[in-house]
Amino acid sequence: MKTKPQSPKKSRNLEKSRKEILEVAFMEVFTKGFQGVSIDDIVAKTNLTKGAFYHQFPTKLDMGYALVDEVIKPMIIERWIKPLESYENPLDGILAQMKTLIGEADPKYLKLGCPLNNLVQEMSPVDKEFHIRLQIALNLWIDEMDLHLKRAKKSGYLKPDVNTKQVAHFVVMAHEGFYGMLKGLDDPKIFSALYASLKLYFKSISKNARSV
Amino acid sequence: MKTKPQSPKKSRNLEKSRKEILEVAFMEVFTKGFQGVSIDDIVAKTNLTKGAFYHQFPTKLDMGYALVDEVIKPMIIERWIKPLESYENPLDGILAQMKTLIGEADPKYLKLGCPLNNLVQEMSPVDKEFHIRLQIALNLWIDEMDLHLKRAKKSGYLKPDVNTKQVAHFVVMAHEGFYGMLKGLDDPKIFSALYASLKLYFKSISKNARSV
DNA sequence: TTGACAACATACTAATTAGTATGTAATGCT
DNA sequence: AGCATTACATACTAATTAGTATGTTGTCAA
Repeated sequence: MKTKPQSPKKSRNLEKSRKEILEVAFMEVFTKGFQGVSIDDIVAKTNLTKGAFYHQFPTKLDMGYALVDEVIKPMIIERWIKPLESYENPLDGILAQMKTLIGEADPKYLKLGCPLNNLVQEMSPVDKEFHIRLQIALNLWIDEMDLHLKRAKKSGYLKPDVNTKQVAHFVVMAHEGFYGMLKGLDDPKIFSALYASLKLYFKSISKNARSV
Repeated sequence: MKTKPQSPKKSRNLEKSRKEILEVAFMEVFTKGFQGVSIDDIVAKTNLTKGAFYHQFPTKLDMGYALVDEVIKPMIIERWIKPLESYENPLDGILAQMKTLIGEADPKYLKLGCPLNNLVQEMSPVDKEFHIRLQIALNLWIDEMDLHLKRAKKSGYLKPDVNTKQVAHFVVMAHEGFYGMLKGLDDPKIFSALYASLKLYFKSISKNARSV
């Protein structure tokens, strides 16, 4: 057996440290907001120190940008886009994913809202670069959603006159809105109410009332 | 002519000072977020000083609570509920108000989002008392919206099997969602897209396709 | 008119914070 | 093996911050 290409145990690993910091930072920002979190808070929950932090990120804002690009964007794809591929009718997939990831989510996490939406609401007006990164993430979500809706249209699940991009905007808006409402109100029953209304909307743009 | 009940000019006025502080604080929090604003920031934009601030509010959080109760709640009623009274079909009123207050709003302000939603997203998980106050404000909005929807149902504008409370939740969710999306994305055209989708939803719960 | 209190103003403090300066040891290349 | 460099650790700083302590003056009732 030859020596493994990547050394298996080393006490210093730039990538691994970056991931560790970002993972902790994600949860801290998720719970307290970007402006409510201190770098000392973050490194304290890490096996690393401030030196490691500033070796990775020039400033706190740069860490925030990395959060968007390296944590949140992949998370959107993984949680909201990829799962749609296995549904013949993407509209079914969208509703099913919302039911799973929002409707059946641990209330403890639901109270924290949506990581992307939280940052959009808090940081978009505060920092321009933040706004740009968040905008890119949002548009990624919308564009990928649009592709699935185009597929739905092609497969005959949507009425032919439906503007898929327009629907994509509404659907992503609904995701954010659902999270926001469930964060503000405490009643888990509210998801069912919102869900039922969204289903009605889907029905009104679907070709066959049979499906959805 | 008798003497006026309230003395016209006095250099010290508890109520007036409170309003002055809250007005400035509202804009500061609206632009920078609650955690992003300092009390020094606020009093600097006022004709008063820190002494006046802490004479009114025991802590920064208490000022935040006052913002919700004394500024934001009345604003919701004034901007989103009261105007509906003059519409025979409340659904028309809801759409018209959204067009006026969101679709035709100054982009400068649109970028700042919705004062209530901003605080919900930022402060709900951070402070329990904040969460309670914001929850009350949200439920006020929903309940008042529900009353108008009940009126719509009674007047025959809604299908008889429509759950008005459920619709009220969806409508308020849409308000917050619209604001959130327009804050995150920069394209003003997006309002039209969201608006068109909401209109479709309204159509699907309306009795006569003629209206709305 | 005059106190007494309310409505502020001013000056200060202790804690927190982002960021820096500098030191040190692990790693990898030759 | 040795050495340069990277990947951190430690200690510090200057600025900001919420909150306090105390002083001052306008207001109003008697």
